Amino acid sequence: MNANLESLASPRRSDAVADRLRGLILTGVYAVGSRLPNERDLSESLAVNRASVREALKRLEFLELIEVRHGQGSFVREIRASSALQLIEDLLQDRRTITAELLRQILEFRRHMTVHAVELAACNRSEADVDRARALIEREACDGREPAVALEIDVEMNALLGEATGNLVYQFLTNLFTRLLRKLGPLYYNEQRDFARSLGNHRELFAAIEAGDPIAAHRVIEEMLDYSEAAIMLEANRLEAEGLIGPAARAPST
Amino acid sequence: MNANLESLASPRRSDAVADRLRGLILTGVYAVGSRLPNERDLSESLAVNRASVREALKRLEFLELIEVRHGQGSFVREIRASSALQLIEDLLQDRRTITAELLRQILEFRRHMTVHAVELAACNRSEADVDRARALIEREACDGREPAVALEIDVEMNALLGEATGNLVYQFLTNLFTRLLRKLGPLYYNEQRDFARSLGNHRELFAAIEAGDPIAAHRVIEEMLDYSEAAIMLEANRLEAEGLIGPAARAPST
DNA sequence: CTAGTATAGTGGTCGGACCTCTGACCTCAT
DNA sequence: ATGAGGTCAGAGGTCCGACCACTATACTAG
Repeated sequence: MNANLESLASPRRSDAVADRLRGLILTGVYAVGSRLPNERDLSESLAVNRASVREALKRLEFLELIEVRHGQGSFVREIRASSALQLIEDLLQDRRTITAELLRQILEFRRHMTVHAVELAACNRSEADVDRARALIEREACDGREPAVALEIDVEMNALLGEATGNLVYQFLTNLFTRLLRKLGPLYYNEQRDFARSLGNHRELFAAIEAGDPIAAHRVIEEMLDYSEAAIMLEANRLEAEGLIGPAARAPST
Repeated sequence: MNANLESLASPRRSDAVADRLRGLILTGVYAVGSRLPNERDLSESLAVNRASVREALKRLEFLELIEVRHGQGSFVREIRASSALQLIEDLLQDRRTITAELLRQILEFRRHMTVHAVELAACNRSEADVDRARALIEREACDGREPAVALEIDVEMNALLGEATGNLVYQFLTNLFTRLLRKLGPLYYNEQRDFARSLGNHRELFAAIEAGDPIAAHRVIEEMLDYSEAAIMLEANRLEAEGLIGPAARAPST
């Protein structure tokens, strides 16, 4: 535990403080229902100004991880009582709060959300959406063998899917998963990736959406999700078995 | 409306400032891509300290309504680029940002999310969940004719549904909709409500979930959603036609 | 004309003062 | 004893004014 590294981790002090406190809360160091140290003590022990601590606490309050009560203090809330979906992003940020079961739950939701999103996209996509998707797929056909490019294209495709639904709620959700993909993607976009399969799936999905055929789109996306989920869960189970993720995770041996 | 009530609404300055700026952004007074006044000017024109302005801006940044760039300023983001689902709560807070179309989109998502949630609940509910639901329904049978009680029971039922899914993501989502229900429910929980129908539906849904029968649960919840959505959209279309909600909404005549 | 440098404007941090709210304790008249 | 009211400590909320760090721009020297 090097305090220097942590303080340099994030350009903004308040973000660094928020990350630190978030970790302490999510890993149970600060138990549910307990009171955090007061702002003055926190600012002293973290060696930052109280304003930075306050901004950090604000962020945790926004995530509904804590409840700040005037005159009393800040209290740790039950995470399951939160309504901040972005929390899953935070949970995936610490090795100790990632579990295979959590991933399974996230993927379970993603599946249903994505299936419905592509159906909506097939019904509501605009001509502009179609053109953009076509350009993306052409680019994939050219440079898609490069993992970094493939990831970037998947990210763009995901974002485009959200827009094409014509539903703001689905757009928010796909935006969230797009960000997760961008952040976690590098973990499994490697040279072993099946480039031809991915390109083929994209083309099929595109064709279905362009044709306005939600049934076909549904069929294709299910196949894509089967493949994606299997790959992720395989890796997750392996990591958990090796103790690299989960409540008692230790650093990788490198 | 009543200025006194508003001034008491937000005990915290930073929240009041955030609400004000949020309104200005969502109604387009501050256009997408434009730069907000700098923090010093904002604090002067709003007659609050710069720290309060900063905390407000932080909140808007969490909601991904603005992007704060060190050395440059704060810029309004495209709302559709956000991934903060809680934004729908903010959108429903200002008469001018509520539209029948937005409600339709929200209900479209709620339907699919809820259907899947009850299916999961039917598969994963614990005995404790069953007991709590049974108690709720008994209470509804007794006092459910009172609109305030009926709303409270629906709220509890909704929260319970989220827990019963056994999926953290669905729990976050149901928590969000539970909060929306609690806030907006009073609008259409009135004496005209069909008490017997509601109680009957709850009993059917409960029976299906207790029996672990996702198919039956699916059927019941669809019926409930049909009814609920029809009522909401009828009201929404009426309000929009009368110009009480929507981009050019005016205060009700009363 | 280019490269490097001042500078102004913006957000980021600081510290230290004071206000307001809450809960616990204390006092005192009943 | 008991309850109403006052007092006080400790918590978050707000304020002020100063300074630091980053960015874009304009300017200057080569």
